[in-house]
Amino acid sequence: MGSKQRQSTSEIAILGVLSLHESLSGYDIREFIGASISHFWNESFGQIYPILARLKRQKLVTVVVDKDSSRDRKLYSITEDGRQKVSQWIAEKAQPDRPRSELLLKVFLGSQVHPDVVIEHLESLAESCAAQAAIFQQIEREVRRLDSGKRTLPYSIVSIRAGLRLAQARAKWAREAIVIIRKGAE
Amino acid sequence: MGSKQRQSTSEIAILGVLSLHESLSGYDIREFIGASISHFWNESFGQIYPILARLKRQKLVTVVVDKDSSRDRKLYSITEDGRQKVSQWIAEKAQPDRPRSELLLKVFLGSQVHPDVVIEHLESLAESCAAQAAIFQQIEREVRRLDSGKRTLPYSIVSIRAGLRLAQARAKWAREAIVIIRKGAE
DNA sequence: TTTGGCATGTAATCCGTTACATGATTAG
DNA sequence: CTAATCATGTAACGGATTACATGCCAAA
Repeated sequence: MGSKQRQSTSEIAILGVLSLHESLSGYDIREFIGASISHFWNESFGQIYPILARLKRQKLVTVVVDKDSSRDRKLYSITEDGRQKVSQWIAEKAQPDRPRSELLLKVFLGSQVHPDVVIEHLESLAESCAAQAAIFQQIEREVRRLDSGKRTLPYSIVSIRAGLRLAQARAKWAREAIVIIRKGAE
Repeated sequence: MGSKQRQSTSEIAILGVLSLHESLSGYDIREFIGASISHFWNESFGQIYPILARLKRQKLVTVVVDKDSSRDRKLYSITEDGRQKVSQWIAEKAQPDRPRSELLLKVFLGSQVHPDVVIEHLESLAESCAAQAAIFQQIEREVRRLDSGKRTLPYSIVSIRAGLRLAQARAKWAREAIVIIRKGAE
């Protein structure tokens, strides 16, 4: 029967990015991901280019070579079939993410080292998360200003605030963790 | 020219688990991970057994075959060298984690589908995170009761509370996200 | 007696990053 | 002129899950 093996999440992600734009090059896709969703999703060139070729073979995207540009640019656009794949996938239940955190592992194993070692990790985390949170708030303001009126706005805002809330929670946790560990070390 | 290629994080994780115990079998290691740190770390048997063999070759662990047990059990114990590796690694700066969240991606692409589709995802997330948070609180109480006095206690507590704080933050975010999206859809 | 849990391992496969390879354009 | 950025791709490698393969023991 059909040669339709299931789409990988990376394929869907790239297709999804394409669904938000008229047309993009592989390079553009990487740029866009880095600038907008890198706090919860990433794709490298090593994935992007081969995937783009596959999507083309499956007619989920089309390509045209850019004429206006001085450079060698292949501009990809999503097809109707591609759009359907995307909206179908969005409606499916999300796979639970299996996170991996080196930092948490270090903290969990903390009894093996001097408490100060762990506390230093936590202090630097609290700091960097607070800084990150500030950046997310900055970005939110920027996006509200620039994308005002676009129908994608609420989804952008909500994605940014996911990063914000996470950073805040991490900072809060780090600070409370320091207190608990100090008490335990007495 | 020692044959010392750098340790992978999975190797360190397994070594770290071993550092908290007298001796464990591969099966025990999987069990322990599943019961205590699965919310931020996981290892499958496909990793554990080959890694255990490698660690043995590097003299970071020793093995004895269990006699008391009726079953075929190889009990692994960490060596002094192994302990050093662990504490050395803990002290190093943690690599930032690169998270990947299907759910966030679905939300980010939400403009491609009917708002209700995304809102349903968010409602179910808010629910499951609230439930998870309650479980973490339950576990915290249990661990305080059972591990009271152990020097690993504060590190266990803090790890559990990382899960708790994260679940709470996610639930909070999901609820606020629903409001934002509903407003945007008017 | 048969199902589920204990127990160890290997092989296939997939996924993803990094490194490699190449080259044009543009800004300093 | 030369370094950074734009631009596309392939190859090597490593890491991790899943499936496969095997078998014993205990409880229902």
